[in-house]
Amino acid sequence: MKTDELREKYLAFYESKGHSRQPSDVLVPTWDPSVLFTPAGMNQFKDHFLGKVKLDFTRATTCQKCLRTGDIDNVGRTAYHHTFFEMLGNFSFGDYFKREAINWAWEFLTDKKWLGIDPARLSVTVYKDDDEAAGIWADDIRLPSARIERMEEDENFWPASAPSLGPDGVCGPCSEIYYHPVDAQGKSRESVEIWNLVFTQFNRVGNPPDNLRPLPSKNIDTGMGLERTAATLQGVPTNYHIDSLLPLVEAAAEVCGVPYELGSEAGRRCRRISDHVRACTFAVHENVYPGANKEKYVVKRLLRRAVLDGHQLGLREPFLHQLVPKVVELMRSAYPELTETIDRVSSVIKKEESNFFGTIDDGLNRIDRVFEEMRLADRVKVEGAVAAELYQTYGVPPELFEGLAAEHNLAFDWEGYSQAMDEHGEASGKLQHTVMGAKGPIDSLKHALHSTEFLGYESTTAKVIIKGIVVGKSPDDQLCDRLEEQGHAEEIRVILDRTPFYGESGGQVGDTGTLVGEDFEFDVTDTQKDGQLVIHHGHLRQGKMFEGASATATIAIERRDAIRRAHSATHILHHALQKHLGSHAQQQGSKVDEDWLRFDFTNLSAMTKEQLEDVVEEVAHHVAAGQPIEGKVLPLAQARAQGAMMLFGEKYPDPVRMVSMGPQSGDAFSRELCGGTHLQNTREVEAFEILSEEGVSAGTRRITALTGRRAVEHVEQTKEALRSSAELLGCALVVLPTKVQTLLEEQRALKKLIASGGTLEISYVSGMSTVVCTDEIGALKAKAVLAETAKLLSVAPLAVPERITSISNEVFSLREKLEQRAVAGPITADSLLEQAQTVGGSTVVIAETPTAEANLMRQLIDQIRQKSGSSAVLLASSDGDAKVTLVAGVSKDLQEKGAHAGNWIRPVAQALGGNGGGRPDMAQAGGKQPGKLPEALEVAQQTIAAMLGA
RNA sequence: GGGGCCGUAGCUCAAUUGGGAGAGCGCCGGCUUUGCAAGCCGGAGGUCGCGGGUUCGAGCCCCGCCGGCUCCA
Repeated sequence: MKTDELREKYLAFYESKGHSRQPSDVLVPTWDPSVLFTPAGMNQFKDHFLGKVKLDFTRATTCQKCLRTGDIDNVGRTAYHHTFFEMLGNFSFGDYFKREAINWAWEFLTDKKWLGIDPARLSVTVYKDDDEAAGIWADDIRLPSARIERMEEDENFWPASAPSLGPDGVCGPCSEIYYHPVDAQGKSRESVEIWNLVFTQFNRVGNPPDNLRPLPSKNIDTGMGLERTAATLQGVPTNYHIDSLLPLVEAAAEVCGVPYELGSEAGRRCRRISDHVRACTFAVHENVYPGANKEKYVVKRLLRRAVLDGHQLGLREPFLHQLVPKVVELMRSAYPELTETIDRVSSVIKKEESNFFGTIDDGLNRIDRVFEEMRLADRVKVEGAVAAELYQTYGVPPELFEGLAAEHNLAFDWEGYSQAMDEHGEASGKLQHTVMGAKGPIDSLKHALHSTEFLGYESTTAKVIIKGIVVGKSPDDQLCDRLEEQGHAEEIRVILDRTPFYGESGGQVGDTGTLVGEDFEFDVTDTQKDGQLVIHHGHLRQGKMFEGASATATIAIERRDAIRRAHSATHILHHALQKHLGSHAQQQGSKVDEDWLRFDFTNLSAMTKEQLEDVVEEVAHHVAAGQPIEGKVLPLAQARAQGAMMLFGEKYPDPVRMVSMGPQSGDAFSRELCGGTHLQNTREVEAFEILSEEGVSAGTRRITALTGRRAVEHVEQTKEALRSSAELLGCALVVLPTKVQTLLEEQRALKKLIASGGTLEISYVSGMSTVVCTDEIGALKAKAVLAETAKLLSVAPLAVPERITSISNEVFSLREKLEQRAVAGPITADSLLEQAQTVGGSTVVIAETPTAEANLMRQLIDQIRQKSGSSAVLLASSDGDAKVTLVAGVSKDLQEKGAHAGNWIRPVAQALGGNGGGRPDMAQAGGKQPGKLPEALEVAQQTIAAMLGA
């Protein structure tokens, strides 16, 4: 039986048993913060199981694409491990229980009309205390007791070992169905678990004994591995040989230029490549690009493992991307949407591949260096810690390291490596897992209320009733029926029957405002959402509030208006990006605050200036056009049909709210599914200004922008910064960048002159001025000019004037110094040599060089040494009245006589209240008391005399 | 979210407890050679990512920021 056929039969079978066939949830569920990837079919029904949402159906069946990396090391080695796989499942939410679950599973497996598996090949396990399940297998199914095995809680309980080890929350026994295959010769092979039926019937509370309380509403959650079951039905030795995978494995072998064999090392690599490329294709399809964090990082690691396998097979060029069309071809009947993104997915994978091949090259160099060091140190085993460090810092794959070590007859310390990696994991901190079904006061409210009615689309104030008051910080928070104390340190959380307050979601921040009752006043400082409940955070300001009290809830309207401006502008921006960059420029994340928005989207490279201008113009156009904005609730399918933008990983309710913008309802330029609060007309955005466009991770860019009053203010600030900058330099606004360029060149030239001992002969016209700029330029131009200038100065745009002031000041003082030097006349080696004395037969120069810098003094010493050969020179220069710089140099022959520049200069500097030192031939020092220079020079005289033995 | 590394000439990278900014390749000029490859000699090219601090003195130490790489969760 073909895999596609099996999938369809399963879903059809459970539909015939009254189940609602639901589509696979996305692979990367961004709606669920507790997991990075969908790990099982039940994931999308978590809230259904917990009774937190209203149920449209009580039986469901799905084929769910899943990704797990827990057993990643086994992929390719064993017959049944995958990272990416599909799981068939049927679910009951307080509807049927064990009897139906078991009978239907058996019917589906053995009935000729469905799978028609020989019942003699099947056996089951049940949890040791689950007499109910064992009884059904024995009595209903008439399975011989030899084929019903009772197992411990570590095997047949979900979560594993939950009764004794926890966690608290929903749990239950399970029953697994095994298939016992035989090979061509009729010999039995290892049995394989094909189906797991989970009976969630308990709520675990604390440690044993008596810690399992029956749930009022019992659930069924089953999972049948699609690939495994297909493999048993097709009688192939591994999942990778089923009809929907073997062609991919063979394609991988072909691309790698090796023959595909089941038992070879190359065969294992081809299976691994197949698995990983399938996972990467689905993830990238859902806009999850390889990156440095979370799910992006997992994708990157999967991709790199596959590429490394290719590298070990001798490939040196990107190859993985060539397999994407094959993946799509094999999966398209179940996931036709994959065909739309083949090119994008391929190019993303190819780019990351080339990247990694580069990393491997770097790695090879580093490994060579390590081998060289080991050879010198005469060591024969690569230390695990060294390998781990190289991996952590530069991404040098340990497998590569091991392979090369073997070529050099060196051993590799895998144990030390794993240990070092564990320590690294420890040091990097762990993610705390949220426990499913853990009960808090909010959860019990959720069961009672399910949802808070949201009134905020139409109103900003409403009469409401207080349904719950939660005090304290989790986990020891508690529900109160009244609250009298004011000035609580911890925020109070209040739940209402209905509310105009928007709870933070979809990137839009929560509302603030007040709840005013007959004799109390409560400040709402933030509003959050928990499931369908809106939670008002804040503090009681006055009076007493109690459950059941009525109040008037009023949001801060001005703030809400500013948020609406930013949110509507976000939709327009999204549209503009897609129009000018392409349809790949999809939202990756978004934050909407008061007249401020941050929008992350997919784009491989930085936006060009032209693209930015186009986008700004596009947004401005829609704002100026004053087009109506409309939000309406409609069936999901209808929204989809109208072309509403749907985001991957986002869970949309049905019916759904669609926000459209455009000249008229049938002619919208933007249609997004969005629960946020919006303007009524695009004109109300007032103004839109992009603050920045930057990279946030590979393949993702971030735009930060302002709307309304803040945008206008920003334009003013930009103009003001530009104007004052131009005034500082006395130039017209538009020529500021060139003027700054000149200023920087002058600064550089002056620094060079100072260092080389030159005097002022250049004459740039610049410096401070008091010219008032009167020319006017447009906002866009002003921004561009200021940005260009800011880039030259490497500062933020608004910091440009400050930076110009500081550079101008420096230029001014450099010029002053050079002018002084010009007045004092040049200092030359010859003039210093004229002051030379002979100490113990050697030429010694001790002199003041008033305007010289340390670098110039060194040059002079070199020149003297060149001219006179054997010499000892110490120069001093006082800079103002606070600092003295000293440099000393001793030629080689005098060093042999006992002179040492460092030792010479130190006592001199100490006499000036400073210190110094250096090498035998050249030393530098400084002091803080220029007034003591005469005494210090005397010290210099005595010290060198002593050194030269005179 | 957390750990590590990197940013120095056009490129690849050095620079001992903090003490004079370097090498190789490339570039320009000259010499050698019938010509080419090459060789020899000479030269240009640097805000040591940006800003602040410590110090007599910072490429090096400390803090912040920007950019890039990498691992863990």
